[in-house]
Amino acid sequence: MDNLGETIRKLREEKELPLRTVAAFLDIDQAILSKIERGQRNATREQVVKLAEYFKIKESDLLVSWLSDKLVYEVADEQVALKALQVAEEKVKYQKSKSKK
Amino acid sequence: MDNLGETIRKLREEKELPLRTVAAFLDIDQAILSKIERGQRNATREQVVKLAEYFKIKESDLLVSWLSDKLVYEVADEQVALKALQVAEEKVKYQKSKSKK
DNA sequence: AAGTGTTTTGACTATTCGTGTCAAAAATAT
DNA sequence: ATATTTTTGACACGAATAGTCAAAACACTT
Repeated sequence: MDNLGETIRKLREEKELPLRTVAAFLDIDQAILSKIERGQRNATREQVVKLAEYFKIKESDLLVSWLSDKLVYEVADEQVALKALQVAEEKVKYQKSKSKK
Repeated sequence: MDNLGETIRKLREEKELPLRTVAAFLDIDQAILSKIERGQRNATREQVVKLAEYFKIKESDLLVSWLSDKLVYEVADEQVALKALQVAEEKVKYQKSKSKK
């Protein structure tokens, strides 16, 4: 179940790059990147896009990891988490079908 | 596809209550309630709980409406919205199965 | 049309939260 | 032991959120 942090940590370690290097590319302090990799901080959308570019992986895949992480975070501690996600899905599907018209 | 705003507006109008009355119970200005009912503002969790109590409906049902609204809002404009919701679902299911142990 | 009650709007304020820096401590590798 | 890298936590700042207030718009009745 790949969350963003684990994914980019693996990629970075495979290439044996220090946090410093990747953080520089993202133009943030390495401390933040460290926290992102360990799930203590959320990345911004921009950072995700840059990370996909940096590691040359599919942007939409990384965006899915990132967005789903945020969603999980949002429903955390809620009894009705699962139900809410399912209802949200239906709402999105409904909106789509409407906008298509 | 009931979102929170529509739901509580219906309930309030059925009982022919002015915004003022319900807002007083929630301890907020009626302006906010007006905006919540029309989806211009998000309710807080506390307000949702109080609304369920006030209208004597199942708290968890209203929480689902509210939470799913927030989720939809969060994925709005994202190409991968649906996919992210599905992945989030799996992540939540996985967490559950893990915590049960 | 005037008058009353209700709802909506928008400008403004306060508080909370997100995003970041920095420097020191802890861990890892040489 | 020293270098390098990573983690931690205190802090700053800007943006987003949650709210008030008063006026405008709307809907009824009479």
